[in-house]
Amino acid sequence: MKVKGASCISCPMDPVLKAVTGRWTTTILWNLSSEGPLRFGALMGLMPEISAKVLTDRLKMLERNGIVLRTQKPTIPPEVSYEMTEHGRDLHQALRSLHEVALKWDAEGWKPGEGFPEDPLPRAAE
Amino acid sequence: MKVKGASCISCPMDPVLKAVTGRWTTTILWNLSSEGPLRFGALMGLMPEISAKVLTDRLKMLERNGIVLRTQKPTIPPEVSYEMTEHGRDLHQALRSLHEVALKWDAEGWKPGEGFPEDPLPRAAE
DNA sequence: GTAACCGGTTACCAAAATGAAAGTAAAAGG
DNA sequence: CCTTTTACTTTCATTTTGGTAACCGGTTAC
Repeated sequence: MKVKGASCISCPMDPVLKAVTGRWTTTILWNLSSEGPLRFGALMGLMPEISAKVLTDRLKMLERNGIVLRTQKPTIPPEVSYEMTEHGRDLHQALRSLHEVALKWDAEGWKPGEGFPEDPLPRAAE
Repeated sequence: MKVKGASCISCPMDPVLKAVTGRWTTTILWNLSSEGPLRFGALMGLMPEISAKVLTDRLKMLERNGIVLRTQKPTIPPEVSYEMTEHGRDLHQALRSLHEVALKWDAEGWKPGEGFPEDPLPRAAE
């Protein structure tokens, strides 16, 4: 009688959240989703604070989950690139929505740990 | 010269992702977003595997970030409830998109660690 | 007198995640 | 022969995180 239509303990959100949220994971997905295929080194360049070990771990997990596709050219030195799979691209809209929120909050002066300043728009104080 | 319009090292995604993704955080936000205000005990009930300590931690962080609002009635025993702030509600669309992905992947047989079965639609094998 | 209620807090400890650095492969260029 | 390149892998030490369990306050029910 309280069901509003969406939330539930056993709804399939949990496993998906485990797969796509978490340290670095969403950042990687956002980069791949907005930039297209990227080589390992390019991803490292976009995320200067990640270590090769962790990036490798996350990419492997995303690949196991069928969200990211790894393509290796058998050249020397090797050229490996990563991109969203067809399934992975389902996340495009969610990632774009998150990005929009990020832009909005940034414009409103939001800061991690401090939240928002009193008023989003200093001009035209009501 | 390669800018396509969205991704960038210093774009405001990183701090927002730190605030809204992470273990349990997104689940809490999804519950509050889809169910409306919830008491501490109700949140515990919706997430049977979380501990009180971790739930408290996450709620405090979300409150510090201006995403969640904590309301305490000075009754005995106390009644505390949590809800999305006005700013926090900016996440509604992103959370709904994520939920849609979760429903779709679930319908396609996606499993964490195993990805998708060969074909989303067993019928009409090509 | 004392246990229960709710929404926590605190201390302690084990487990997991992370970071830095070095190593690996195999060929091409000096 | 030695270095450079890319994309890792491995090792080790450190940091972070999580779980458990006990405790808290103030009032009511037993």
